[in-house]
Amino acid sequence: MSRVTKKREDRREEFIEVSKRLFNKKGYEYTTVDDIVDAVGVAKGLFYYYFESKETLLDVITNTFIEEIRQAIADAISREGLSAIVKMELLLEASGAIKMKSMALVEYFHEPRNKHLHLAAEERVMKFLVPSVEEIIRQGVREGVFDTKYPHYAALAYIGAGMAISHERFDRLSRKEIVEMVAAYQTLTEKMLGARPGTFDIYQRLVKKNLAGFTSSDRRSSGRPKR
Amino acid sequence: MSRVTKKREDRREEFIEVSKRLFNKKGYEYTTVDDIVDAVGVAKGLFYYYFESKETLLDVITNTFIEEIRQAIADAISREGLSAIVKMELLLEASGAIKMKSMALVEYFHEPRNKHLHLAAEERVMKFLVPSVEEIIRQGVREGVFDTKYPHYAALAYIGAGMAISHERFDRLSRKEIVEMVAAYQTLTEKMLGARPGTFDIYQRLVKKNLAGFTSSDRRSSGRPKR
Amino acid sequence: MSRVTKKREDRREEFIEVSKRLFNKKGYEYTTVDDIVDAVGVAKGLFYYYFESKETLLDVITNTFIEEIRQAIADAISREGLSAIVKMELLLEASGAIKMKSMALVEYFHEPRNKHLHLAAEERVMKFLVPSVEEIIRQGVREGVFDTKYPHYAALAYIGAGMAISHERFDRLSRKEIVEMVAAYQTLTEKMLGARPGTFDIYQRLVKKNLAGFTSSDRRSSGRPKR
Amino acid sequence: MSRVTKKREDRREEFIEVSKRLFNKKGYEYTTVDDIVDAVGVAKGLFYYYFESKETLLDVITNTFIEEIRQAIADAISREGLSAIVKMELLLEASGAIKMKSMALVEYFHEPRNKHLHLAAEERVMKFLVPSVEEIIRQGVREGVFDTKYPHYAALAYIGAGMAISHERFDRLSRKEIVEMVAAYQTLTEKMLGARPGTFDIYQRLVKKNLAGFTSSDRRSSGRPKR
DNA sequence: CATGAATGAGTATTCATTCAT
DNA sequence: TATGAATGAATACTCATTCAT
Repeated sequence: MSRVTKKREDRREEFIEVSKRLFNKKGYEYTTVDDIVDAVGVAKGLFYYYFESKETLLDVITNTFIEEIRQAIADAISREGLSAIVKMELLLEASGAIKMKSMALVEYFHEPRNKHLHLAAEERVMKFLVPSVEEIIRQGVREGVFDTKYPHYAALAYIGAGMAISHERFDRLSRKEIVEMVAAYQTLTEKMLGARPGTFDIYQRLVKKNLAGFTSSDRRSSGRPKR
Repeated sequence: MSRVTKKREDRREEFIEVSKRLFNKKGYEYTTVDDIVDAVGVAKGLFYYYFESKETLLDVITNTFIEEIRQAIADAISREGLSAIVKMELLLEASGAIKMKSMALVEYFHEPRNKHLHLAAEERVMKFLVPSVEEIIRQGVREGVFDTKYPHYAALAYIGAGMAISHERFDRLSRKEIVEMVAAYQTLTEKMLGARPGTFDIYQRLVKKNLAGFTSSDRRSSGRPKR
Repeated sequence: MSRVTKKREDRREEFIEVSKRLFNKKGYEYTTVDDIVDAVGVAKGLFYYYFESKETLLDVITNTFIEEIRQAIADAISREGLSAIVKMELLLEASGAIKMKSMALVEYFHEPRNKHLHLAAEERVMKFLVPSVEEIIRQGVREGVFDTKYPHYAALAYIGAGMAISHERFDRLSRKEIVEMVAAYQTLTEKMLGARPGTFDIYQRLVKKNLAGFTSSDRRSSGRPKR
Repeated sequence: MSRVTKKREDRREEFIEVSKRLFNKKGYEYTTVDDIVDAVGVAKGLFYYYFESKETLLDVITNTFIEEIRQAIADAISREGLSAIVKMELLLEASGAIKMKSMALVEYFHEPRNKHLHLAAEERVMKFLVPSVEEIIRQGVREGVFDTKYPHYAALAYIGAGMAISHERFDRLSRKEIVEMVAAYQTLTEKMLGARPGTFDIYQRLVKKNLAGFTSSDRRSSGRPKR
C-alpha cells in the first residue's frame, strides 16, 4: 500500500530485531516468513531482498550472538600479564554481562521450543569455551593457585556445573536466595579447581553488581505456538 | 493387498519400535507418517487407528523412555537402609546401565537433529533427578561422609559436571583415556560433595564393567537425513 | 467436499488426459498444478499422490508418445524378409497412422507454445528414425531399387523434406491440393533416393485411405494463454 | 553508487547485447531482469526506462535477428538480372554468412533451452523463405536449368532437407566428412530441383571458404544453467 | 538518465489427517 | 482391524514491475 523506503542497513536491522522477537515467542520453525513481513509491515518480497532464505536469517542471528560471546571471552582472556584468577573473574563477568545484556536471548534459550538455536549455539560455544577455561586452569596450576591433575575435565565440570546452576530461574529467586546460590557456586568452584577457600570472594560483588535492577517479580508468560 | 491381522498390542508395539528407529535415523520432524507405515508395511489409515496423531506417538515414546529412567532411579534410591555412598553408586550404575541399555537413544540424544526430544527429556529428567540427588547428599551429610552446606547446588553441580563430561564422545577415546576420565570424574565428584578421597574408588570398577565390549575402534557412520 | 474415490489407474489416466488437454491449450509452463486439479475436480494433494512433480507428469506424457512412435516404427521395419520399398511404405503408413491417431498431439506440436515437448520429442525421434531410414536405404541400394552414394544424408533429406512438407496445414488444403502435395512428395522422394519414377505410386492410395474422414472445415481456434 | 550516464541509444544497445548473451547462456525464461541489470552494471529501474517489459526486449532481439536474415535473403535474391542458379548460390552463401556471423545464435538455436526463439524464428523465417525459394525455382524452370512440376513443394523439400542436414553438428565432423556432406547435399539438391549433375559444383568452394578456420577440434563446453 | 528499495501476485510442493469401503 | 484414495491448509520462495528520490 503506502510505500515507506528505509536505508538498507536500517531495514535489515529491523528484520533482524523483529525476527528475534518472533523466533523467541513462537520458535523458529513455527514462525513463517509471512509472520515476519506482517510484523515489519512490508511486502513478502522484501524479505528475500534482504535475506537469501529464512534459514540464512537464522544463521545471521545465531552467528551474531555466538560472535558476541566469543569476542567477550577473547577480550577477557587473551590479555597478557593477567593472573589465572583474574581471568576467571573476567570470564564470569563477561558471561554475566552477556547474559544480562541479552536476557531476552537467554530466556529464549530456555524455551524448549528453540531447540535448534540452543543446541547449535551450545555446541559452538563449548568449542572455544572449553579450551579457554582449560588453558586458564593450567595457568592457575602453574601459578600455584589451582591444584588439579585434570585441567581438561576440571574445565568441563566447571562449565557444566555453572550451566546447570544458571539454569535456575533467577527471576524466581529472592535476593537472599541468590546470595546463597552465589556462595554455593563459589565454594563448588574453588573445590573443583583446587583453589583455597576465599579465592573467588569477588564473585559476591560481581553478581550483586549485575543483579541490581532485577527483582523476583520479573515474570512472563510463555505463549504457546499457534500451529 | 495381503491383509495381515495382528492383536492390538502387538501392532501398536510394532509401530512404536519402527518409529523409534526412524526418529532416531532421520529425526522426528523429518520422519513422515508415510515413512512409518511404509516401514511397518501397512496402509496409512492404520496409523490413525492406533495413534491419535504423530505427536501422540512421540509423546508415547518419550514418556516410555523417561519413565524407564525414572523407574531406574527410583529403584536405585528408594530402598530403605542403604548408605548415601551406596545410593550414589547405584545411581551412577543405573545411569550407566540405562545408557548402555539404550545406547542407541543416548547416541540419539547427541544427534543435533533430535534437539526436541533431548531438551524435553532433559528437563523432565532433571525434575526428579535433582531432588533425588539432593536428598542423597543430605543423607550423606547426616551420615558424615559428605560435607557441604549447599546440597541443592551440589546436586546441580554434580549432575551438570557429569553431563558435560559424558558429552565427551566415548567412542573416540582410548581405554587409557577413559580410565583417566573416570579418575578425573571421581576426584571432582569427591571434591564437590566434600567426600574423602577414595570414597568413590568403586567408580573405576563400575565403568570398566560397563565399557567391557567397547573399544575405541567403535565408529559408526552417521547417516545423513535425506531431506 | 464430496469425496469421489476412483481406482488408481483410472484416476491416473484422468490426470494424464486432462493435463494433455491443458498443456495443449495453455502450454506446459503456463498450466499450473492448480489448473490441473481444478479441471479434474480434486484436491491439490492428490496430484502429488499420483505424480512426483509437474515435470514428472510431462515426462510421462512425452515418453508415452515417443514410445508409441518408436514402437510403430519398429513394427513397420524390423520384420525380416520385407523389401526396402515395402518398408518405406510401412514407415510412411505408420507415421501417417500415428499422426492421424494423435491429431491432437500433432496439432499440439505445431503450437509455438509447446516448444519444450516439440524439440525434445523431435530430437528423440530423430535419434532412432534416422538410423532406421538409413538402414532401409542401404537395403534398397543392395536390392537395386535405390541409387545413392550417401544413404545417411539421403535419410536426413528424406526425413527433413517430409517434415517440412507435413508442416503444411492439411486442414486448410482441398482434396485436390492434397493429391497434388502427395504427388510432389512422391516425385521428390523418388529422386532423393534414386528410385525409378512410379516406385512409390502406392503413396497416393495410402494417403487417400488416411485422409478419409478429414475435411478442410476442420478448424480450431488456438486460445492464448492467460498469464 | 557511481553514476555513469550514457546516450540513450548506446545504453539501449548495451542492454540488448548483454541480454543476447545471457539468453544464449541461460535461456530466456531463466534469465531474470536482475541478471541483466547486474551484468550491465546498472540499477534495476533503468531496465524499465528502456524497455516496457522483459518480453518486449525478447521481441526486439528476435525481430532484429529475423530482419537481418530477411534482409540478407532479399539482398541475395531481389536483384534483377541474376540467373536462378546464381540466386541459389547467393542464398546459400547468405545463409552461410548469416550462420557464420551469428554462430552464437545458431548454436543458440540448437540449445534445447531456446525452444521459444527457435520455433518462433523458424516459423517466421519460413514465411518469407519458402516463397523466395519457390520463386527462384520457378525462374530456374523458366530458364531451363531446373525441372520440376512442383516448385512449392520442391522449395519446402529443399529447405527441409537443408535444415535436417545442417542439424549435424559440424564441429564433430572431420574435414573429410564435411566435404562428403557437402557432396551429398549438392547431389540431393540437384535431384530435388531437377538440375543437371554439376550444376551446384560451386557448393564445394563456398563451404570451404566458410569453414576456413574451423576444425573438428573446435569443441565448446555447453554451460549448464544454474537454476 | 539513474537509483534501488518496495510490491505482491503467483507457484510448486509437503504432509498430517480423514473416511468410505 | 485394515485399506488407500482423497483432502486442504500451510509455506517458502520467485521475479516482473513500480515508484519515490
